[in-house]
Amino acid sequence: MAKRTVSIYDIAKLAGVSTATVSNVLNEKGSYSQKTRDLVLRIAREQGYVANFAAKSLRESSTKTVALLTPDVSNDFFSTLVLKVEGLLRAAGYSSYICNTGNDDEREDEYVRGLVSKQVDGIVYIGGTTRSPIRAAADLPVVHIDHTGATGMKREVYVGNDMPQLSYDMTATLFAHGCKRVALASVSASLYRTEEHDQASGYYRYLSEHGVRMDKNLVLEGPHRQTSLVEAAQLVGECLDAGYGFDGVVALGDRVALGVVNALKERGVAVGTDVRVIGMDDSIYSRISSPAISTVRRNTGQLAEKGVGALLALLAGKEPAQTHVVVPHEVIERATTLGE
Amino acid sequence: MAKRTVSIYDIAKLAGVSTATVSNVLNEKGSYSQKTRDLVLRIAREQGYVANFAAKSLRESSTKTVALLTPDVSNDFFSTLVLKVEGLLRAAGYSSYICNTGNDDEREDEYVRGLVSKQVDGIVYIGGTTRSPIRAAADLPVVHIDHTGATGMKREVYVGNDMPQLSYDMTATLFAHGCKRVALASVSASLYRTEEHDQASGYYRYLSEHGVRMDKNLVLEGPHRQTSLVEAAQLVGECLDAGYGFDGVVALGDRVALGVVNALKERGVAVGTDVRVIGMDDSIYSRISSPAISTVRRNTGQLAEKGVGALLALLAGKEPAQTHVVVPHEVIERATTLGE
DNA sequence: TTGAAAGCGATACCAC
DNA sequence: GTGGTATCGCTTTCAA
Repeated sequence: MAKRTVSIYDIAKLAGVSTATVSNVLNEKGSYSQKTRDLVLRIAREQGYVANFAAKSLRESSTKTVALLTPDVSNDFFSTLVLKVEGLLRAAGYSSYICNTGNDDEREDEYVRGLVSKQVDGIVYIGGTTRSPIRAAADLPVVHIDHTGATGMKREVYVGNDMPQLSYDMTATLFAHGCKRVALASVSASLYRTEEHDQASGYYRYLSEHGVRMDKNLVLEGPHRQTSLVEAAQLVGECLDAGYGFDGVVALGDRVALGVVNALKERGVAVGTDVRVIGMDDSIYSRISSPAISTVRRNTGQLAEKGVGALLALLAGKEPAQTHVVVPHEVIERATTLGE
Repeated sequence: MAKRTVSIYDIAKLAGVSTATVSNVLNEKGSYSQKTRDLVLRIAREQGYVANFAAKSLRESSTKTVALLTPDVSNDFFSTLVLKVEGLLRAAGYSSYICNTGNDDEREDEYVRGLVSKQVDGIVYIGGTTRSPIRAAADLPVVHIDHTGATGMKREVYVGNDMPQLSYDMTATLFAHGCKRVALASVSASLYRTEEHDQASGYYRYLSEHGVRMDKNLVLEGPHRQTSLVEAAQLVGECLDAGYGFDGVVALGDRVALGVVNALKERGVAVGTDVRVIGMDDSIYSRISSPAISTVRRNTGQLAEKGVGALLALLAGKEPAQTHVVVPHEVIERATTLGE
């Protein structure tokens, strides 16, 4: 019974009209009589006709497909963005390829090569810092959401938070609570994050603007050889063992923050009063923790909306309103800074 | 400078050969002299030739593309599977579409319709319980990973854990620690899970096999109107307030388990000794918690491997070794059952 | 309102 | 070893 796939040609024959007419009816283009319309549609339905997108794409050189390139979908921050971006794109009639680059330039390169071959209409980078050079090859519309590493192309838009300001605000929050010695904790998550420098720069700026002497011993940076959680806990442990005290921690990432909180709890430190901690991303990690961790909401909803909006504009051949969109962030204070 | 995309025809012209020869060289098929080979390849490289997959697909009616249908990629269990499945498929030369069904039959239906039109070579369901009828329409190879809801088709394979046995083992673990009154906690996560009945059935079976009277008051099921965490905490609270005691909890999901643990901690119950708790999935939730939550590892690596293996077999036109693959699970005991 | 036919880019059969 | 050409399914002029 498995009859070959039914084409526009089959329908034309059955309806006694030409393929041109069938195409017109199916796409609601051109003109045709009500009668032919009904006939064609009925037959199409009866035959279970499904347009062959490969043919359509070939003809129109547009696939209604875009690619989502992210370091690792299993990271909750990225997967949330992927979910939202995919949803918005679907609503606009686009399908999404999912590509896990591992933040590896070479792998990204292979992906992009294949995607260009598969004729994607556009690319969305979600997180990471890849810097694949081939990107320049195709002049596809490209949108970067929370992603650094692109080289100057024509049709691209950057969407993200103001990371320097974000770490500045984190630092300010702690000082506002009376902290005097604030540490910076990060596992060099270059694997998942925008450039380390950019991220931390607000911390340094705050210190210098407020005449606070920067203490190198309070800058805790791990190589990210283990999970952020474990590594962060270790860094805190080492710091304390070395005799360097602090009463506040700016943790670049909620996972890091959770590691810090756990390490402090283990040593009997009263988190939220003796030492205040703030993380970033408003992820499940900060919400699950007890005490609940203060954090910074980065607004994935807006990141996705602005990103997709820009991409759709590019795809429509329009000039996007801005090439650099900054999405506002928001400090969420919880127990680790409020105490209790 | 933006020259139109270069085709096989351009190369043929530049090399002074026919498109047939170019195609042969590029695909390492047929025969050609070393000389033409080098010439063609050089020109192709110089011109930055990229095969047009739309054309190739149209001709060969194969897109080297599959679709991943999952309720929600932002769920960490699913996103982990998506990551692994995508990786394995990529290694085999396939691209993956990502589709978030929201576990909604109707939306799934729309997806599948579109995917068939886009000529995907196969479909992988990852989690959920969708039961879209259209699936029967196309006779694509389909693999179900941790997914129930399919109707009998020819070319499909199921890969998953033995869920009834899994909940049986969870229950057994608690009784082995001396628990006498074991509750069952679940938020009817039909949104994310295989059929509730299947999942919980091991709990009931254990009880009946061991002559333990089933107490309805200890079956805590929420409607999943809130996050699992909150809802689970509430269910536990209500149960205790109503005066029904228990010394063990089988939680269908780590999120549920975490909610249970939190609720118990808040009431000053010694989790791991007074009341033992076991969750399921070996997710971040169970590992983050303190006390660490005992759980069941479902083996996402094998789920992905078996699933992709089966799909590749189907795609190659082979008969898969089995149509129902069961991946072993493993109880991981941590503080909430071991105590301290 | 309708249709004939060209063409999108690649493959492969079959001559030469 | 190499090339002409039909073909995949669809859209789109241009005539009728």
